Amino acid sequence: MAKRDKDAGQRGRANGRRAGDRGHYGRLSRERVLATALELVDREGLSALSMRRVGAELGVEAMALYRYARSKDALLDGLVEALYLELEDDLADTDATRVPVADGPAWRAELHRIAQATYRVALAHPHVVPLLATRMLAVPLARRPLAVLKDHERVLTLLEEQAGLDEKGASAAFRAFSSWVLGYIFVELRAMVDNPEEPDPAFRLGLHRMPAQELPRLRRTAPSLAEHGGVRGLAAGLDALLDAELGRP
Amino acid sequence: MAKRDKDAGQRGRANGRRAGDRGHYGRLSRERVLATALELVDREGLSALSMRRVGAELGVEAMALYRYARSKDALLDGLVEALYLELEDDLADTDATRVPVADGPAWRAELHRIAQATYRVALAHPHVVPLLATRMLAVPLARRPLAVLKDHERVLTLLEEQAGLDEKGASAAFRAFSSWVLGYIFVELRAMVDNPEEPDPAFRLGLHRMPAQELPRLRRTAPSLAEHGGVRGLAAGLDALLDAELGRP
DNA sequence: GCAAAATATTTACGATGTATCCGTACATTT
DNA sequence: AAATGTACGGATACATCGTAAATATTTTGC
Repeated sequence: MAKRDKDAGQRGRANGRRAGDRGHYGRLSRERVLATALELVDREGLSALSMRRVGAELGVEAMALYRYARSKDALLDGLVEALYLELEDDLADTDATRVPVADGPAWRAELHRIAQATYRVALAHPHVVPLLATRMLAVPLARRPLAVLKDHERVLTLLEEQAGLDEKGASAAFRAFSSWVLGYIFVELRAMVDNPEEPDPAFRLGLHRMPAQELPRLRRTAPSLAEHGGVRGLAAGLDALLDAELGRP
Repeated sequence: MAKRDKDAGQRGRANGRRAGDRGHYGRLSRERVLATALELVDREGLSALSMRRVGAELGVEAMALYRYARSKDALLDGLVEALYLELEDDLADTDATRVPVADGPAWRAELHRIAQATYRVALAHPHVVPLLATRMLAVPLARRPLAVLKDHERVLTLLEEQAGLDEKGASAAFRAFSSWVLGYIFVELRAMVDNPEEPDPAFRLGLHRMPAQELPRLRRTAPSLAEHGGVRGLAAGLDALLDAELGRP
């Protein structure tokens, strides 16, 4: 893709912008469009994302975006891509906080590092996370953004090359890894608080709305349920799954 | 559309239906609306779901639906509810195929039964599954459909009452259980096939679209990755997680 | 049979995704 | 420097969407 602009050579010189008068910010670009869309979604949620809105944010008509995303769905895929690009950065950053990693082989630690980076990036953009479900169901593997595929490749390589699994085993482990990380993130992001103002925990959770007769346990346990498992919980489950998938460390 | 007959006479006693000519089926009801919406989504996907469309399907104007769902979002929540109601039925059905359950305490088998029933119901309505992510992020616990909460209650009760966990422990186990089941279903539903017509597996997956240089492993492993883990995989991971969360059986 | 309540229709509005056509400013060639 | 091709963004238009408000119709209770 992106194969037509032959020159691309410098196009306005350096920055002497002055086109139409629309752009205090110079020309559009896929990066600029995606960054703006991501910002908007982070700020106001997925439902605020419309072509016109993103256009406005960029000082441009909605139709101008179609040069950089062939449809709104493509824009959504772009958001997913942006997320995975951020993940790549995060992983390249060697300083990235690496939290509680049980000892064991290097590939295991690396899987934890990936899982935790994914967790961090996802929590940083909660409104984008639903797209991880939606778009992955809509877009077949081979058509997913490159950044997504590179992430898959990275995990697969660890499993096949370093953990020494064969194709079958690596596939199973890969599925388990993805399922756990994704599911964990979703559950962590589920809305729990009903009324953030309220100081009393029970009211904050809106427990008074739940029929006490039928849901005694849930009512009692809800406050504890509302807490986050954090990276600890993520790591614990991952270890459990890896142990089962490949034998203990 | 269809607005000609003014007569509309009385619309039938008992069942001698004959109203307007809209309703071969009598009055609207929440159940009818949800069932129709679910059918439509199963048949044509989430994007085909619009108030007007559901209305048309029922021989009714779009606005008529608003008596049974206060907004489109509420309708979506209704679909989630419908899914969980089906799950309840499935679980009540003692004949429901209970597949490979490791031996161990009864509550463990029961958790497997719930997981597998959830899996079955979800795979039966793949287009609805994204809503499990979307709506759960949008609707706080206390406002979720009763059927959803009853499912939570059921799992929690098993963990606290039968497995003997305290609140903290049960919460952690509950989160692990939900994460795994949900994540597993999502990964299982991810689109893999690019071109269903194609007989050759590699082409069917559209592997020729993926850059070979950067993704050698993924290309090689994709066919195996495209296979389903099925209930076996679901059960295996669940056992691993439960072992870790409560000690081996 | 009739008033009251429940249910469905009409009409209307603003927002959305996107197809199509048009202008314009720059890059390259002459 | 003038001409020209082309990438880029704007303008306009349309079908569809969710839904508020007012209206019409049917059902129900007495």
